[in-house]
Amino acid sequence: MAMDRATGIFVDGIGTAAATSGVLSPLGGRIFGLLYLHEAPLALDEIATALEQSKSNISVNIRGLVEWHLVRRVPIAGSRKDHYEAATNFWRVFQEIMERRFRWCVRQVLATIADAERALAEGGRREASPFLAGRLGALRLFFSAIDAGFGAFAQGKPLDPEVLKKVTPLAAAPSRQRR
Amino acid sequence: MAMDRATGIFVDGIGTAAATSGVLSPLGGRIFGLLYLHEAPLALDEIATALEQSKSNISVNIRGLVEWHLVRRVPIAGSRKDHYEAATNFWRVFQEIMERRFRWCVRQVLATIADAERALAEGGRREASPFLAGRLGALRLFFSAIDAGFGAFAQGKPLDPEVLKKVTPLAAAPSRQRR
DNA sequence: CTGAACATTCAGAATTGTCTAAACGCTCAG
DNA sequence: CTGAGCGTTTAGACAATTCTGAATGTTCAG
Repeated sequence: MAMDRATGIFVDGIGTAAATSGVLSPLGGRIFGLLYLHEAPLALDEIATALEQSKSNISVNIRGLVEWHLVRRVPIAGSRKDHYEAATNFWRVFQEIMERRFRWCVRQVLATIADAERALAEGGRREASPFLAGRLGALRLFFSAIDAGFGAFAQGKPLDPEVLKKVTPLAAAPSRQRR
Repeated sequence: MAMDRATGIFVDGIGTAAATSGVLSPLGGRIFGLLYLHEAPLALDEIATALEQSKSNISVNIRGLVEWHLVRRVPIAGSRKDHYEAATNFWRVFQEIMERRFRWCVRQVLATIADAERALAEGGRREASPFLAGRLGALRLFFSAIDAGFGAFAQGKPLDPEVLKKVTPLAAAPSRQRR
């Protein structure tokens, strides 16, 4: 199973791109690259030999690809092996990534802000520290806007940056002594 | 330098969120969290003791924050120490991240596609493998649209998902035998 | 010029992630 | 029931990150 030259370049390029994507492991990227440029679905061991990796490693890494809907398992008549093919409906994959990676991260921040605000209120220090309350509130506003905006975008609605600009607090006036 | 409870929760929460953000290290996130909830700029060693980390580690990690424009170095009159404060203009930070992290990754994919297409053409196999050429072309279309769309968005123009849907190839008709 | 007060760099320790091969368990043909 | 053909799990080797304390470089007061 030797790849042709163009495929080789593509596979490695996508692999390195994947490394910095925050979504896939480098190997995950290479697997996708290989499948995407292969017309017929490939079996685990074919992928393993093509990428010069152990079968178990492919098995583990391909699971991530399937979860992100970047790769589908397809049954092949007459074979007991699992075969895989790359997804081509990029918009759907993109939605998935927006939703599960990007937005999930935003929600994590929102949850943290809520926790902190609760701690502030419970200590009865909400009024005692208007600065903290203000900062937390400002961040909450911005991240709520992101969450709502990207949620709408994933559902097909246009996204206007004005919304985000509006909830960005103005830079504080320089109030301290500077050199 | 003991943090109050709300700050502690916030710092750790942002730290864990940062870990999955793909932009900051967990420590980077904690540093930002601390600075964001502190009215006065903080010196390196103050940050180090507050977060229970070595000064050198703070020094290294804070550089990333400054590069992302998440944190500013501010001179304090009468002190030779470097002091830092958190940025509050979130929209600007967001732009920066879109541009330098997200879009950079997209361009890397585009560069890879171009390389692969060149290899295909050089080998004179462009016509010999219409499948490869087609796949590369489809991916290029989609990623070009993302690149253009997010570029425009960062400049303040609305982003319509229809553009992305349009360049998504239809799923291939099931042409192979399945179980 | 000298020393004190800084930030940064560096080498190695500790932690974490990635990969392999062997063991395991499942399914199905015979 | 048995064994061959699979995918998955697991333990450990190896590699990469992250962290620390010591060493280094730089700036400034005296």
